Amino acid sequence: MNARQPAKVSFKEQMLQAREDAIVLTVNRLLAEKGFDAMTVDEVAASVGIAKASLYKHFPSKEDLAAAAMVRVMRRAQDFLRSLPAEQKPAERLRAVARWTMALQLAGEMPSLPSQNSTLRTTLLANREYTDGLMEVSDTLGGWIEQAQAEGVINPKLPALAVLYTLYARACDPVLEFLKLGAQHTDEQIIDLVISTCFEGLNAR
Amino acid sequence: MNARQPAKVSFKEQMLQAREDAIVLTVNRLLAEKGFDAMTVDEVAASVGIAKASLYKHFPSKEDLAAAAMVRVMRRAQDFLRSLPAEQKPAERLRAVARWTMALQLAGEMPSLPSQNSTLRTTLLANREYTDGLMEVSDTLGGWIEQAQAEGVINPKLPALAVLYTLYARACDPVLEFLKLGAQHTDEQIIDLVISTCFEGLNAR
DNA sequence: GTCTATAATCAGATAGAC
DNA sequence: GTCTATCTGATTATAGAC
Repeated sequence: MNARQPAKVSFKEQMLQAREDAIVLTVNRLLAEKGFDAMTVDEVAASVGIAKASLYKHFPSKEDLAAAAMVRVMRRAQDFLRSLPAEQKPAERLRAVARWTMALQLAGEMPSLPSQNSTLRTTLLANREYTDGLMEVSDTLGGWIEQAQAEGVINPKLPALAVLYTLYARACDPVLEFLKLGAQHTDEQIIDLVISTCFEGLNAR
Repeated sequence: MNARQPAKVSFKEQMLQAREDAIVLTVNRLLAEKGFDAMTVDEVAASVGIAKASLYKHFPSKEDLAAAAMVRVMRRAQDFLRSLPAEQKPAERLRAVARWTMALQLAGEMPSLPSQNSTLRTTLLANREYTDGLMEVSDTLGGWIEQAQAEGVINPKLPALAVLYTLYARACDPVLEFLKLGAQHTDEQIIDLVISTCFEGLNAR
């Protein structure tokens, strides 16, 4: 069911879609709060307010629940990339993207997965919506990175892939959580700090 | 049982200590490989080559197993900090420490814990050896950071705590694993890359 | 202290009525 | 599709013999 398709949807189907949206939203939040392993299906069902068996009518496994949340965040990322103004320079876009992911994390909306979990990896890599989205995002960012390097703004000596991975890693950087727990800075200040260390580094200039 | 105490240890006690060392070593490796949740006590016992019940004679719980591994890595960190030559400048020491933690991660010896697990946090914070070690390391690094900022090498506008957290976060940066999976670079090159992005940033200079 | 065998619990998934 | 009740397997932890 794709939101872009013109609708001839019955009331029943709308209710169904709304419920699935509620499920994915809850899963997204729980994944951000506690991570995949600590999140239980019972918890999801209770939080949504339906029985666990009903959940399994919508999604065949816990892994698929997580995958749905990842697809959602990937879609949001694609939408954000497309929303950036055409006149913005590549380097500024990259900063904007980093900012956006960090804000998402501080808002408790960045789902976090264990990179080692094999069954989860399998499910995710089997999900075309996810892999396609990831590839589009990576291609887009990769293009901007190379442009920014050609302009001499991003360090041209760094492999573009290393820059891309670094941006991805900053999206789930634990430094954000640490600084938030310290309660010494506003969310805005925290993001500014991490953006600065990410692009300008720890060294003085 | 502390290694620094002069010994009047019987042969039996030596055997016991050796076995506990083997256990902690195994736990350390498994924690680095799969993380706390995915590591099972059965697995640890099998890998060490003893029965699970025997394991529980040495360590009262899975959390205590992990804590022992964390204490070990903290001791190694303290030893490394002390080993740095006296003539080295603070900023160079910080780089050396970051290098050391990254090498540890690439070698599969950096135990990784879920930051959210509450029972684990409780056990860890109740462990004086761990908390004392963490405080000593933080104090030492914090001092170096402030000196390096006073010398104008590390950016003085950054809060020292933010710099400290950033260094801690780089010790378990997923970028290292990503780049290693790509198989395009040697471990040495990967570390150089991440050290560079950490201290000099992504931007060109 | 080490072992085998087992308890106890928890979580993912399903059966079957409505 | 939704529910209650249940199954199944995995995992932490322990009992009790030696």
